[in-house]
Amino acid sequence: MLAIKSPFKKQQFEAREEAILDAVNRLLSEKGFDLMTMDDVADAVGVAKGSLYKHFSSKEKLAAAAMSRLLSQTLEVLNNFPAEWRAGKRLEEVLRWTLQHRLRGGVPHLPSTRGAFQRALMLNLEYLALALKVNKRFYALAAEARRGGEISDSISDNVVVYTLYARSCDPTLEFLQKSGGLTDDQIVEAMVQTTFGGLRSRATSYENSSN
Amino acid sequence: MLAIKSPFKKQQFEAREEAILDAVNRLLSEKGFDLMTMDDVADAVGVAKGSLYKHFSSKEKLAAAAMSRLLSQTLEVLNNFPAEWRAGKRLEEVLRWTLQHRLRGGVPHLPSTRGAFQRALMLNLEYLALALKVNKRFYALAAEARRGGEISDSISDNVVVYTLYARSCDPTLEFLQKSGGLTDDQIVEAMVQTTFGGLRSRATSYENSSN
DNA sequence: GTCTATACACCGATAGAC
DNA sequence: GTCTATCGGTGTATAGAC
Repeated sequence: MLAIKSPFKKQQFEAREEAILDAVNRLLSEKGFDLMTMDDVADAVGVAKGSLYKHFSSKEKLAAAAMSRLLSQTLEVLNNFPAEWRAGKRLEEVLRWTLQHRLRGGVPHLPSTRGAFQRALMLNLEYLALALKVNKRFYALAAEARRGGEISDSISDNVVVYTLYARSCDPTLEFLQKSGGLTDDQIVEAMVQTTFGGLRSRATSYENSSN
Repeated sequence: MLAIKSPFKKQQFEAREEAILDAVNRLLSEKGFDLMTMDDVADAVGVAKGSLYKHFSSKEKLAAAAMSRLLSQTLEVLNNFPAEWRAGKRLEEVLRWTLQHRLRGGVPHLPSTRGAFQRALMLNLEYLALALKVNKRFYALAAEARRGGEISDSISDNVVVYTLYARSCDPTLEFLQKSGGLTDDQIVEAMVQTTFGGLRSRATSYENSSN
């Protein structure tokens, strides 16, 4: 971020910054961090590559800013749930929102766990603070949902929270989208149902014998 | 593959090729296709980079060979299930095998849906033939399991099959492994349970009201 | 067949004119 | 602040000696 004098130019500058983050958001979801080049971003926004560096001092900072914006939006969603919703309902709804966000072309919360990007994110203080906040909210909801008997006692909090994160970058979404048989809403519902209800028929007792 | 005269040299050549595929398998699971360089592979095997090209004419062919080997192993697992196992059991067990394979450092079946690698795989005839074979087996098992009442009627075959593929590259596995609270066996069982049984408590009826 | 050395392309980041 | 041009580094693939 640079010092800008005129209020009009400042507004223009910030609008351009939003446009850059929008483009990064889309490119990250399409190609991932490593395959996204600064030329891609510059072309998508319609500015010269060098100009990007007046806004963000590195490719890592640029991508981290886009990820931070996503986390802020997630927190906003969590804060705006109706007060009467129970924890289990909130967990379902935040997953639903995340999947819808991805269907609209957004980045998943997890940009591939391996690779240099994840390490760079962990050195970004703004991102880290937001990620910890979101994480705390998820653990609190998971614990509350278990107390309310809404999620299974035999599944630990870790598994619940990580599973929700993982569903946010689940390639099943893209498969179902490309296979074409389902509408976007049906895809979201199918994934929410398999996440919370599982694949198994609820009628079946399904013994755990080893043969 | 090149023409080799001496039987000893041929054996040596093939042993080296297996070693190369082992290294590629590990590197693909650690860094993914794009971040894995031919230098990495050469260093891991202990040969010069140029020599790799005597075995595989490109990086894509090399990685495709490693993926094909994985699919062959998967087919072998499917073929060696006890005859008395029902379809639902087989689906659970193939997922279990896949997760264990990854915990031992193996490649996931899906090397990130986006990126140039997936496109290259689709042009590789050997890989494509094996992938279609595995896919057919999965669909057949899903249909049989539904007929037997083992998986939910409200979930389409597409969702079942894609979900199983997606679990094979689910980052939940790495999260749980790094968080350290669970043994490898517990991680596998937790993921199999959430896949087939879901997160929700089976006691809860959980109405689908919109508030 | 395996090695070293190198050609060629691409990408992140910077310099300098305007 | 935005542009064009370029540097430095890295990666795939190949050439040529042995």
